[in-house]
Amino acid sequence: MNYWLVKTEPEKYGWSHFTAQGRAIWDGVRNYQARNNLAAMKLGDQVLFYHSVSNPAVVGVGTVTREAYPDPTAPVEANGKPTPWCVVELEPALAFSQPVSLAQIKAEPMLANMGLIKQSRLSVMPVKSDEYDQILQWGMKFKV
DNA sequence: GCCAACGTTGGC
DNA sequence: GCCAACGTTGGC
Repeated sequence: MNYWLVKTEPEKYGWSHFTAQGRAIWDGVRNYQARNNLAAMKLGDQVLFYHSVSNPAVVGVGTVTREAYPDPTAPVEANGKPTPWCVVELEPALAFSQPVSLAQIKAEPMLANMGLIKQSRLSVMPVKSDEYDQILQWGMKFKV
């Protein structure tokens, strides 16, 4: 089991869209590093769902329900070469009772090496299991 | 709205 | 192959 984090702008496609549809095709990734991460996702992997830009925070968890296949929104080839872009399919697994803010993540020394902080522009990245556990624990706390 | 980080493009 | 210009992302 592997853990990941995907970013999305909630105004364009947020958690509410995701849960309303019950499924998402994670398309439109056009960065090689992000693409390689998508391609490495396996069925059942857990994916932190992160809202960027306004109120940056992890808001829930999705499960990989289909492994990488060619991105239908990408051209089949460019400059005579097949295009490398791919998508995965995700389903909502867990809605956080409390969003885990970027500020909270930054304030925790254990999470200081997360790609989210180190490589702020990458949109699909791996997460270590202990990092995932910590964020899940925060996210599933009951409100007081 | 501003700006830093950084990926991509294109001239040479 | 280098590097400047430019575009995009995303935090603040």
